[in-house]
Amino acid sequence: MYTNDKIVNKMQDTLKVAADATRLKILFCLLDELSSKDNSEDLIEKCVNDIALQVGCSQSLVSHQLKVLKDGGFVKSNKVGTKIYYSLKDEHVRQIMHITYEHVLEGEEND
Amino acid sequence: MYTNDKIVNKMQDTLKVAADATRLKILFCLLDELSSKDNSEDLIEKCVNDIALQVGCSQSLVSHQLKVLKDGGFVKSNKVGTKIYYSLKDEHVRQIMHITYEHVLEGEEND
DNA sequence: TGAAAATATGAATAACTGTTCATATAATAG
DNA sequence: CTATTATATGAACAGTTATTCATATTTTCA
Repeated sequence: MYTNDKIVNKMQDTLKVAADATRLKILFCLLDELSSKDNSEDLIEKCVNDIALQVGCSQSLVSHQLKVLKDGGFVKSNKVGTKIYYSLKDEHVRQIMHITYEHVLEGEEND
Repeated sequence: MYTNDKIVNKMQDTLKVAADATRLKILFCLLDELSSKDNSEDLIEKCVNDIALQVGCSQSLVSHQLKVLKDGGFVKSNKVGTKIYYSLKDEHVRQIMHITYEHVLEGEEND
């Protein structure tokens, strides 16, 4: 792992994107298959309004945060008519969430 | 991955700890073996002043940020006399850094 | 005991960020 | 063209946070 200031700064930016409860909820929303399918490897696509409903935030806030997530390379979008479908961008996003999740769970033990 | 608000908030807190250039530099400093050993699996321990010198920050700042890192479960400490040696806490820390690093490198391609 | 070394702490400030509200843009259907 | 639906945008405010500076605490050693 070779590092310099430029890379550290980009890592900071990337992690900042993930370090927010609202954005994490959006990511979980795109990760989980609420569609009652088990272990689906399919790409989950949801439009802004559905995400807002499921996450419980305003449309405006979700739109703002989706922009942040997209700029940070966490999600991609797919326009169909007037709707815009968002989905997780790649495996790194899943991995970061998974490891952070495990880190948090292990921390629970020491309470 | 079962989630609720409490877990999401803890994930937010954890990621916030990592999402800072100074703290990332400290972590890299504890990760890299500047001690010219290859592929060492040994635990790297460094005291506050050495970290401050290698990272290029004031002692005060490093101390402040080490506290944040410790509270967040990223590093542990080991007191010997008047010195306090810090080291990475567990494998999750390495993993988070590694995946974020790769995410950033892949992002470089699209410039 | 007192000086020196290593680290921690607290206050203060400047910069950043999440959220809300109101409004704008874009696409579709009638 | 107009109304409607879906999404984006911009300004503004409140709350948070990284950094610095000065000082306190702790341990060792002479």
